[in-house]
Amino acid sequence: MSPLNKHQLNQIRDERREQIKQAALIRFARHGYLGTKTSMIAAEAGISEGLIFRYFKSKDVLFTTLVQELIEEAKLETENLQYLPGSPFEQIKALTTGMLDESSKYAFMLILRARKTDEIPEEAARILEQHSEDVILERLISIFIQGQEAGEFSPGDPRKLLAWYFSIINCLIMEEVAMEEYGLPNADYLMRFLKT
Amino acid sequence: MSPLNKHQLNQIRDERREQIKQAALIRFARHGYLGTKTSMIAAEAGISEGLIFRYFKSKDVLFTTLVQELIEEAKLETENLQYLPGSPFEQIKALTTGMLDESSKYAFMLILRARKTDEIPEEAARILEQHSEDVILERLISIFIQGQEAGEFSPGDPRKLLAWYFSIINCLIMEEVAMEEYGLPNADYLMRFLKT
Amino acid sequence: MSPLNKHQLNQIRDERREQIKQAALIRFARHGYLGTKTSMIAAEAGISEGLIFRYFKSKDVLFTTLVQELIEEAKLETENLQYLPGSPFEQIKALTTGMLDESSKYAFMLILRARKTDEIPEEAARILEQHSEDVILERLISIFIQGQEAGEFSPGDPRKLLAWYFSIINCLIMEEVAMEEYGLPNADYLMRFLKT
Amino acid sequence: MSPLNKHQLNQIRDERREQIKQAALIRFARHGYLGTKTSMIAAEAGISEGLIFRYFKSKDVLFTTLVQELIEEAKLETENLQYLPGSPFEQIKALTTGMLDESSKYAFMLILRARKTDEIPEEAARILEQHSEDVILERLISIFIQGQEAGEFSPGDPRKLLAWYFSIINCLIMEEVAMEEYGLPNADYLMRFLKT
DNA sequence: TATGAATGAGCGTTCATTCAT
DNA sequence: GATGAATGAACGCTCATTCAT
Repeated sequence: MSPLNKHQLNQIRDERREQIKQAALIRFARHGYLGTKTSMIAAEAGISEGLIFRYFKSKDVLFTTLVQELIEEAKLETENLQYLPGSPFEQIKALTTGMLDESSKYAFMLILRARKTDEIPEEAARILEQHSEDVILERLISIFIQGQEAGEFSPGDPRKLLAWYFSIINCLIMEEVAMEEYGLPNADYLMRFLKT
Repeated sequence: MSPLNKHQLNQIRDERREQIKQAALIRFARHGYLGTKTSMIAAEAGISEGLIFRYFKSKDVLFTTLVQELIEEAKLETENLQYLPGSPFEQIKALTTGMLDESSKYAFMLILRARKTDEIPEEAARILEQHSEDVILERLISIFIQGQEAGEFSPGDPRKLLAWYFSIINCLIMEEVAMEEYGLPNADYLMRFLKT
Repeated sequence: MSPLNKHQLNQIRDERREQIKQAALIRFARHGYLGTKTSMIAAEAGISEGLIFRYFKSKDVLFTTLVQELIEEAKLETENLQYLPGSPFEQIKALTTGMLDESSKYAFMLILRARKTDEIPEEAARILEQHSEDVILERLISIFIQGQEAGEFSPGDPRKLLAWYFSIINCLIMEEVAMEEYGLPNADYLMRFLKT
Repeated sequence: MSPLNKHQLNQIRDERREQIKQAALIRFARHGYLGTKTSMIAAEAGISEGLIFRYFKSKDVLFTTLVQELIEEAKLETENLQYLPGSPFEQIKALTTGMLDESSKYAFMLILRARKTDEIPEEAARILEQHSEDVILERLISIFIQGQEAGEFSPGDPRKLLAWYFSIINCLIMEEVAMEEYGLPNADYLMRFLKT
C-alpha cells in the first residue's frame, strides 16, 4: 500500500503545476520569454530548477501551455459577453473594466508582450495568430455594429474602430509599470474614443 | 606613411559607427535587446561580427548609446514644440502627427519596447527612467495646462491626462504590426481623448 | 510488535534484491551502463525509483555487484570443468555449448559489453581486469595444453590460442541481435578453430 | 580586403573539421555515443568545447556524420573487392587482412559499437540499418558462393557462413583492448572457419 | 582597419540520489 | 518497507566577446 494515496499525490501534482504556472505567468509577463530564465521561475515558485521539468517538458512547453490556457479563458469571457444585459456601450464598458482589472493584469501582459515579439516558441506564435484576432474579434464586431446602429458608437468601419480601441486598451495594460504614478484610466475615459 | 589621412580615417570611423547604429536600431526595435544577437546586427550592417566591438565596447554599450541618443532627439523635438505657433491643441496635434510618422518608427519602437522590459542594460534603464518622465513630460505639462485654461483640453490633473494620452500614442506605435490592416488612427481621432 | 517476523522480512529483502538484480541485468545487458537509467531498472522490476537505493547504495554499486557475482559464477563453472570426464576437446566443447546457451545470455552480454567500455564504475573495471583473464584463463590453459599434447588442438602458444578462441565465442554472443536470422553457429563449427 | 583570403579560410575550416572528426572518431570508438562527452572530444582535439558546435550543429550530427562517412568508405572498399584478381579465398583474405589493419581500427570500432547499442541518434541508427546489411553483404555473398562452387569454402547456406564469419571478424576488432597481449589472429587463422 | 575562428560563462535540461510521507 | 516528489551536479549547447592574422 502506498504511503500517500493516489488522490493525495494527484493533488500535490496539481498544486505544484499550478504553482509553477503562476510563477511563470508573473515572470514571463514581466520579462518576456527570452528574458525569463528557468532559474527565475524556480526562484519565484520557491522550488528547485530541475523540478520544473517534471511538470513541463521544457520552458517552451511551459510558455505555450500558459498562452494556450490564457487565450482559452479570454475566449470564454468574450463569449459570455454578448449574452449580458445592457446596451452595446454598457457591454463593452464591462469588458473594458474587466481587462483593466488588477487580477487579470499578468495574464494580459503575458499575452500582449508575446504578441509583440517574434522571439517566442513557434507553437505559441501559431496559437496567438489563430485565435486572438479571428475568434474573439468576430464576437465583438457584432456588438460594435449594434452600438453604431444605436448611435452610441462613432461611425465608420466598425472593424477599424474595434482594432483601434482594443489596441489602446492592450497597450495601456502593458504600460502598467510606467503608469504606476497615475494608475490606469478608467473605462469611462476610454469610452470617449468610441462615442460619437 | 598612411594611405589615408587622419580626416579620412575619422570619416570612415564615423560612417561605420552610424552604419552599425542604424543596423542595431532596426534589429533592437524589432526583436528587443535579448532577442537581438550581435551576429544579426553584423549581418544587417553587412560587416563582420568582430568589428562591432571596435566601435562599441559591448552590446550593452551599443544599446545604451542608442537609447541615449534617441532620448536626446526626442527631448530636442519637445523643446522646440513650445516655441511653435498655434494653440496648445494645435501644438500637441503636431507632436502627435510627428510621432505617428513612418520615419521615426523604429526609434519609437526601440524606446517603447525597452521601457516595457527589465531585460535591458541597467544604464539604459536608468536613462529611460530619468529623462522620459521627468524632462520631456515637464515641457509638455505646461502646454497641457494652457490647453485646459483655454478650455481646449478636458479638466482634471494635467499630469494624469498627459500620461494617459501619451501612453495611448506610444501603444499605438508599438501595435504597428497588428495594425497593418487598418493603419494608425490619425491625430484628429486621438485628440478626442483630450477634448472636453 | 511487528506483523512480520525477522525471518519473513529477510526473505522479502532477499526477494526484492534478487528482483532488482534481475531487472538490472537485463537492462544493463541491453543498453550498457550509461544507457541504462535507474528509472528503467525500476520500471523493469515493477518498483518505485527510490526503492533501488534501499537495496543498493548506488547505480554504481548495483552494477559492480552484478559484475562481481557473474564473474564468480563463471569462475565456478570453469572450476568444475576440469574435473569433468572426457577429452580436453570434449571439455571445451561442453563449455562452449554452455556459453552459447540461451539461459545465460544476458549474463554474458552484460560482462562482455562491460569489458568493451571504459564507461563503467572503476571498481567494476578492476574486477573484470583481475579475474577474467587471470583466474579463469589459468584454469582453461591447462586443458588447452593437454589438448595440444593429445594432438587434438592446433599447436602454438596455448594462451594465444585460448585468447583467440574465447574472443570469438564472446563476440558471437554479443552479436546475438544481428544473428537473429541465422542463430549462433553450434559448438562443432567453432571447434574448427582449435583443431589441428 | 580580407586579412585572410577565402582559400586560406576554407583550408582552416576543412582542417578543423577533420581534426574534430578525428578526435570524435577515437572517442566515440572507445567510449560509445553516450560515454563520450563533448568536453572529451574538445580535449582530444585540443580545442574549446564551444568550437565543436561551429562545425557540427550538435553531438548528434557529429556522430551521424561520422557514421555516414565511415559506411560510405566501407561500401567503396567492398565494391572494389569483387574486381580484384585472385580466387574467392584470396579476395576474402585480402578484405579480412584490411579489416584487421591498425589504421582502420577506430573506424570499425565505432561502427560496430554503434550497431550494438540502441543509445545512438535515430538517424545514425537508420543509416546503419539500411546500408550495412543490405548493400555490403550482398556484394560479398556472390564471392562466397563462388568460393563454395570452387570447393574452397565449406558448404551450407552461404549467407549463414558469411554472417558468422564477419561477426567473428567484427567482434575481434572490438576486443582490441583485451587482445593487446596477443594481438589479433592473422587472416590465415580466421580463414579456417571458411575452409572445407 | 577588418575578419571570422576561437573562447568560456551561462543557459536549458537530464537523471542519480535523497527524503518527507 | 515503499513511494515518488524534490534536489543539484553535470551535461549539451549558445552567443557575446577576444584575438591572431
